Amino acid sequence: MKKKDNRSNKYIAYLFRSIASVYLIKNENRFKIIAYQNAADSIEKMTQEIYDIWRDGNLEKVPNIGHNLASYLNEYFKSGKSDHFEQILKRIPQSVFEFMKIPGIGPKKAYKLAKTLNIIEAKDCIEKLKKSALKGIIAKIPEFGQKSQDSILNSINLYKKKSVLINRMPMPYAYDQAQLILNYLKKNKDIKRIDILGSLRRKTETIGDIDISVEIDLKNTKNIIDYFLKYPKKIDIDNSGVKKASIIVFPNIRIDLRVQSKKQYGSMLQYLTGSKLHNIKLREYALKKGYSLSEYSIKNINTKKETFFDNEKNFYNFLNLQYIPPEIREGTNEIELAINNKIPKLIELKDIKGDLHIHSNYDLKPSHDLGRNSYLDIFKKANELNYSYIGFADHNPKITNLKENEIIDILKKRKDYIYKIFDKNKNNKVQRFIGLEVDILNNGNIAIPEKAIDYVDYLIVAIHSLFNMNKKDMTNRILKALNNPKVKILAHPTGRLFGKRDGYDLDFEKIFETCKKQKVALEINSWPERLDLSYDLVRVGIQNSNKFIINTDSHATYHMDYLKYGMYVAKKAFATKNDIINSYNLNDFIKWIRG
DNA sequence: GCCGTTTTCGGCCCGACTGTTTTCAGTCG
Repeated sequence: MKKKDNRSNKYIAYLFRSIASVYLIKNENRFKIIAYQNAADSIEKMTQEIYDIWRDGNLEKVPNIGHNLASYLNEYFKSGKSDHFEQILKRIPQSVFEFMKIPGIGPKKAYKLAKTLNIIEAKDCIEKLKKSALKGIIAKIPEFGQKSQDSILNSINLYKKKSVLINRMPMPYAYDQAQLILNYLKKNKDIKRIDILGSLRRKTETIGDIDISVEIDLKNTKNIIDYFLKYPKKIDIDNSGVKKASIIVFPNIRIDLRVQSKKQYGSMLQYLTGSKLHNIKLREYALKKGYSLSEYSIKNINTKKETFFDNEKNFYNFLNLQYIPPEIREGTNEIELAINNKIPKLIELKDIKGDLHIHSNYDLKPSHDLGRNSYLDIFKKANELNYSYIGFADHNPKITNLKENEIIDILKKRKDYIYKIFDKNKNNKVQRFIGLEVDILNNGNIAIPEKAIDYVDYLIVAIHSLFNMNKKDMTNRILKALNNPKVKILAHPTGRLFGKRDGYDLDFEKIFETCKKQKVALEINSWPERLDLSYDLVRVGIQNSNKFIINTDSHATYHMDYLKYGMYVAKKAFATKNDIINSYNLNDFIKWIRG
């Protein structure tokens, strides 16, 4: 178990960052330090396990991993350790790496504290540091002072609280939090415009902190910052200056605010939206064209002439780039596409014409939970959402409690019932389909008798048990289930739940191939804690010509509004209408579901 | 230590805030 952890992307990234820190402390060449940090960034962002890539002999194809790092990693994966890495890490006390986990303490301060206070071992080092602070020893260390000591104490307390909470929140949760501060800021009449920026604007699946910018007259800066710092939910102020401020709100969410005038607001939007990697690549691209970018302007390096932008579109166009939507600014290949005017028209919420994964309260003695609303309630909601079609996808009847003929009977009665209640709504513009979400059993069979399938229009299959199978067995289990011709959708393909359960490992090359062959759509599940499949895998699927469907997995009608979250995932994956089955008009949709 | 539309050598994104040694290093995004 431990061995496997030491091969994970997360651990390797941590290892590289630790080495970068040692080099920083030892005043090594700063570009060497950056190289290790860049390698860590790359590994952290990858979908595939770096260990698997090594096994396939492709290490040097990973961005920011060159000949040297590849050879060290080769030794590390082969023998379980690397002399090179160990020699470097041995050069400083282990406590340093623990101290650096405390906000505001970086490599140099951590090293200075460890050395001066003679705290060497990792064990209990934070407690020892706290004791030194309480005794007032830290304030007497050169380059530290009373304020540093207070700040360290404060940070230790925050760090301890945070360590028992989830570090990143699901994007929909951050979205709600952001609405609260937005409502507060809107009450200030001197704020002319408010934008949510950063990862929340890019709609990444989990969010670390919330970034906000406001457009104001700069003469009001101090008042606005003060107003922000008085936000009632604030539990701490992280920093505040003349251009930005950061507060911590309950329960430990950091909110950053930037202020800017209209004249430079476009540059600010672009800068604060990120991602960091997108901005670095954009700035490198601009440098080659003779421009230096900042959050204030674009500066001509030769003439020193500055150009200002009040909107982002002009900012990108000035650099001869197509406008790049925030959702895809992740530093993959969006800049290359924008140079060649090749950024596709991405999917929008208004393109969505139906939702095919909705649970009702119709009691078919299901294997898992019922929904809370009736078919008619769901139907009414679909009308409100202007959908053209909709699918009822209750869980299959529980096979351990029921005989085969009982299950067939239940599904027949359900079909009759749905036909009966919708007869009087014949002229309605929403077309309904009868679906069923069926468990994939441990052996890959699906949890419904063959004869019962006649009573549904389509099947959704999903894993709901034995999540800890190994990659090969789990892949085969799912592949087997996909072979039934009535199976049209593979729901929440990895089974992940943010903060609760990592997804199971699958061989997606095989899953994608079989889904394509069987014309099965992979689901993008919009449930806030799932957002499954993840956008990077959806993108791989799209490049492989797979089709996807954005569903809500609703268990109550108000859940049907969550579809936007799945749509964001699709958008981040560069999805167009062509890639998303439930953007098809009714006729094309029927062709697919019957095909 | 990485990387390549000017380059296999010579570059490597840009700026805010804090505390302290009051001019700048350290940290962060």
